[in-house]
Amino acid sequence: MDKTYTPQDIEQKHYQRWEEHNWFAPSGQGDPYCIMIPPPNVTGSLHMGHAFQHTIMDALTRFHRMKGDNTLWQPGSDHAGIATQMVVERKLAAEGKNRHDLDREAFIDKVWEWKAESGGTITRQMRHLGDSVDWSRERFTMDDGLSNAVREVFVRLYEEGLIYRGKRLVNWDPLFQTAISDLEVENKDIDGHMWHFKYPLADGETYEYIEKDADGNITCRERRDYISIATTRPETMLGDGAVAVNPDDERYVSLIGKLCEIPVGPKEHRRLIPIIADPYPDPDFGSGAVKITGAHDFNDYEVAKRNGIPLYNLMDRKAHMRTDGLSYEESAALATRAAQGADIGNVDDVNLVPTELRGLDRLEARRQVVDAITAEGLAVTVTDAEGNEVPLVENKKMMQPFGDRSGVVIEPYLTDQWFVAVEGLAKPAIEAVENGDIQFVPKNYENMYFAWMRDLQDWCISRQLWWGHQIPAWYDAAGKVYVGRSEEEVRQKHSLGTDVTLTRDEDVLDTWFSSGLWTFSTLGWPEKTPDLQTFHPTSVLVTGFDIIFFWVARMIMLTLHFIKNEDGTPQVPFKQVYVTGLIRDENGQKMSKSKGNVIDPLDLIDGIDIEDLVAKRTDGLMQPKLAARIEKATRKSFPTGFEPSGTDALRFTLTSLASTGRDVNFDVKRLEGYRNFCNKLWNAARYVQMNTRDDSGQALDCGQFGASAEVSLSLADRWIRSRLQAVEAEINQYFSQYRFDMASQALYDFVWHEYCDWYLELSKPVFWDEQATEAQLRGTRRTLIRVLEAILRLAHPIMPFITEEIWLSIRELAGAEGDTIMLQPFPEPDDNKRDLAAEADIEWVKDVIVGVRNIRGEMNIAPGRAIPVLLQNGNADDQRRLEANRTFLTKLAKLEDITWLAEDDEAPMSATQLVGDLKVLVPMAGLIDVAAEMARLDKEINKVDKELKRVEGKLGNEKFTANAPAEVVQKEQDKAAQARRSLEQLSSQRARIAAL
RNA sequence: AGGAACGUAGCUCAGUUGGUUAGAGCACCACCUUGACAUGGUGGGGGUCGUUGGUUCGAAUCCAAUCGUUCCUACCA
Repeated sequence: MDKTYTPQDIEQKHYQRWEEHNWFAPSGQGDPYCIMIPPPNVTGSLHMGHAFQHTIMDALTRFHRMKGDNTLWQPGSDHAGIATQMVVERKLAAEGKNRHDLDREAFIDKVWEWKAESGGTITRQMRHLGDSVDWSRERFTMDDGLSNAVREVFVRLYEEGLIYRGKRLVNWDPLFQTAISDLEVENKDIDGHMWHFKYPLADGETYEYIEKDADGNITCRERRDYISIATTRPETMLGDGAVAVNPDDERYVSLIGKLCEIPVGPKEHRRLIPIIADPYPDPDFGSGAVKITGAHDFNDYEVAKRNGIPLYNLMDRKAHMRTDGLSYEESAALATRAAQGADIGNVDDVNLVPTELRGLDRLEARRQVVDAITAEGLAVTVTDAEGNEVPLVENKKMMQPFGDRSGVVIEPYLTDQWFVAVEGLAKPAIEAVENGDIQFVPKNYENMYFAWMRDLQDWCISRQLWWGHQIPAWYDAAGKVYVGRSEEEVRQKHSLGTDVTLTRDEDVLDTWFSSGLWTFSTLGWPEKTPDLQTFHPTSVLVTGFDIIFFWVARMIMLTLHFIKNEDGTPQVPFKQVYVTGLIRDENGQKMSKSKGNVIDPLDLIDGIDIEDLVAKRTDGLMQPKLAARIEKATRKSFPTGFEPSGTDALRFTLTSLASTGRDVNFDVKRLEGYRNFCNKLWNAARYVQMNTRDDSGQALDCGQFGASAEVSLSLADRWIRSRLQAVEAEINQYFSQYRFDMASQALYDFVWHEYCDWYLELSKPVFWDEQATEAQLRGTRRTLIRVLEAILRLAHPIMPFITEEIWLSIRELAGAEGDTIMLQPFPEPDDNKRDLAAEADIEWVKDVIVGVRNIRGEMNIAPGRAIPVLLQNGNADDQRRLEANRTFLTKLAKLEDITWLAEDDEAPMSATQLVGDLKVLVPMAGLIDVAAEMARLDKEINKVDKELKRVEGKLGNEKFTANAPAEVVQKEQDKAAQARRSLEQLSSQRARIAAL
């Protein structure tokens, strides 16, 4: 083995070997254990969050595989409708084309080309991360099999009446010109304005407007010929269908049923709209009167539907003011008739945008509308500081919806869309979690799930894109819709002859519709495949809380509906959901391209210099002006870039961060610490090799040649073997509880602070002892190698590469057989190997050694200088332990000799350290400064005294002794007794030294 | 506005049902190239567990209030 650990040299070769041997495939033996990968976007790349989740999934997979389960971790990716189409459209744009220059088919070919080109990135990254997925089962949401499942589900849901088509108000992305779901909308705080306008009453009517304060005192009384309306989007006034007031609002009751005028548009065609009563307006907010624009606001839409107010669409797909339909004059006339109660039928052609505003962007239209109304004197005014009447325009913080992909303002838009009626699907999905069929880990995420599930809106599943699963619906010339698995099926089922022309629906399905079927569509459904029987329900879903709604909830709903157990009850997609935190940077900021704080996991593994890192972070920014700031911050945070740390160190770091929190702040410093841990393990293995092989590399007898050879185990051997059982039990438990942080911590402590710090040191006196018998050597070699081998298996799920590398080089020494560590059994604790007496004895040995080291350290005695030690005031146990461990003590504490003092033996002036009642004495003559020892004793006395006072305070409290459990009281009494004895000894020692 | 979470060492985080001398990594100080490892060893310093009350014999842990941070949901004409 090389002297230093260089992960680059050992990692990838093992992955290739594992893959070539097909060791990632399910064994076909044992209990099924299955994880479906949350499919990443096929054209994307893995970020730290993926690396985190993949590490956890791989650790679970490897753990269960080693446990002997029939283990499957199935990979795959997602076609990511909008995101992928966007990338390809941007590439086309670079060539000066758009997708309409190609036809649909040609464009989709382009997307497949791009997928082929970029789709390898993720699989390469996954191999680099060591992911032990069964590549032969890789799936893609647009594959034939999955597409088939998507069609099947769509058709069945349609036939059951759970999918319907309708004209609804949806979130519309004007950049991509498609509907998007609520979840793809990001609400952001922006500085907006609120304008106040007067809607004149029809026919010059007036009313007495009276405002009262909370006590009913009149604060304002005036005659008005208008109703005051506030709006943040004046351009939508053109599409108003009514003004609504609360029926309990005394100010306006007299106006209900009357008409008022929209103060915009050509004067001669001013439109009248009714004033209606509806519970929606809040009398205490604004003027208490609300304009109702049903086609452009979700709240207004509900009001309009309740009151039969027409929905007038004002915009086109790009959110520009409409140019199509009837002329403004014709439209206004129709709308006025509607306002007077006439039924004007379909209003699709009614375009209420005045001629001069047609075709304008909505924001430009807004400016013009505001100007026109203000010019006409119909803006509500206030008096400013200089006494001038100015229009009332409030600056207002408001939330505005933005497309999470496009970044543009989302418009509520009235279009024909397909929906899934979720109410019926939600009920069993809630029950499955309530009754524990599905468990969230940590449990508190169940609340998040319930909160969302209780308040579900129907799910808009159609998208006006080309890339995705085209909706299996056809229309005849009359617009009648037929849904089926194919055009042939539709024709056959509805007896449509070739004379009937059918046109397929242009739209595709939301990507999450296909990912909602992921656990079972990837196993071959709707066929009843053996895989589906074996691996479904899957064991656990590992994912971030940010997609519980997007994905987890929908998967649960769809799976319960379509997959049934043998007894006909609904089958869950997975039994547990392990929800990970979100990886943030070291300052708790979300990692994002625009913040320039993204870390590519591969850069941590392979290393990257600062110039490349800066280039990577500043390249291809949406806003190039951010580059300078990003560069500065990057150079400040990582002046020299990243050193290569290797996959194992990264994985160990990630698992050690996997606690129950919501956020995981990734600090590169942690990574360095765990890289050192890998190096530690590496060098421990080197030490083991050096002591288990002869100079020519031949294996020495470590007990691997048969059971007949005599083996003698030292105290240290029995101790470390016992400790190993304990740590095996812990790690098994932590894995089953998804406490990967605890598992890695337990491993770290055991390897570094028990095996390396103590056991390896304790083995040296045996190997260096010329007197050691062959049985003793064999015993220590055997323990050394077997514990190491067990450590490797314990660590393998987290650190696959270094463990394989070392394991292969020591397996024959440990008497292990097999071609790879990944198929070895995971260590199980054996209670027969626990040896609590040995553990107690070694604790004593450690205490004595640490006591001497403490004196040495505090007294500045050179580490190389051997010193004498005297033991005084010991009991029979102390004496037994001394005799059994004289060599260990001498070597590890670097002692000249150890003298056991009988009760009446006189001790020289010494520095003192207590181990229980035993005094560990280092004679001061020529070594130790009196003042320094006094100071040291004082410090110790102080500490013990404080402890004693605390404990005595407790014991002095009658209520404590009366109420606390007897064993707790006993424990405190023991503590007090020990502290008193220690204090007494330390004080008398201090007195003796002080007398010098 | 509603809901939730969090606040522990200089930094990033553990601390399982209330009983530990409150831990780890990194950083810090001192000493040490000894034959696995300087990506190391030995010893050491550092926290009134956000604040204030309460429950309890006993609170980092349970409860309430408060301050601070964050997230989610609804956003309001």
